[in-house]
Amino acid sequence: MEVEAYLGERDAASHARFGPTPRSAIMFGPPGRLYVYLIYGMHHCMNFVTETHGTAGAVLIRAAQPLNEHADTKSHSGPGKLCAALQINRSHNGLDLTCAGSTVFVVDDGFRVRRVASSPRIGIDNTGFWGRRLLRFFVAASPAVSGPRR
DNA sequence: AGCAAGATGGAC
DNA sequence: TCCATCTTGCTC
Repeated sequence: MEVEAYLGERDAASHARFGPTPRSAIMFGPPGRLYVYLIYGMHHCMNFVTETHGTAGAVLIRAAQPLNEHADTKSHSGPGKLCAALQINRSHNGLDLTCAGSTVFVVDDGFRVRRVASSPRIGIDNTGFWGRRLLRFFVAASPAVSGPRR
């Protein structure tokens, strides 16, 4: 399990940095919704909207451990690969993750995390303040982690 | 209207 | 190290 936090308008690396635009508007809405965008013209990335209505904030889901034992963890590690594996695309943007009727929703499966590690976010210019913040978090013992464990 | 950059991933 | 591929939002 691997995620990254994007802290809204003040975060120079967040899509919310320009304020509410057509693309980022979903991040300024109520929490518990899915924010999906296309990156580099070919990959999708998905985020969970986290802050209260009116304040932007989201968590990028970078990797997840598939419960299906036949599924390959590597194909679920990396934000683009995870969306490809789960067939998430922009048609899922704005989906209510708190509703069991949604095609994608969040539940508590009872798993309890032991140790969480952190690092700078991947793909962010690390010469600046926001590129150095430790806003990437991953379950230390999880095999579903993309990139360096530092 | 034009343009540069981008929260990536896979090939060389 | 390079590049496919196209959307976004800024600048002129």
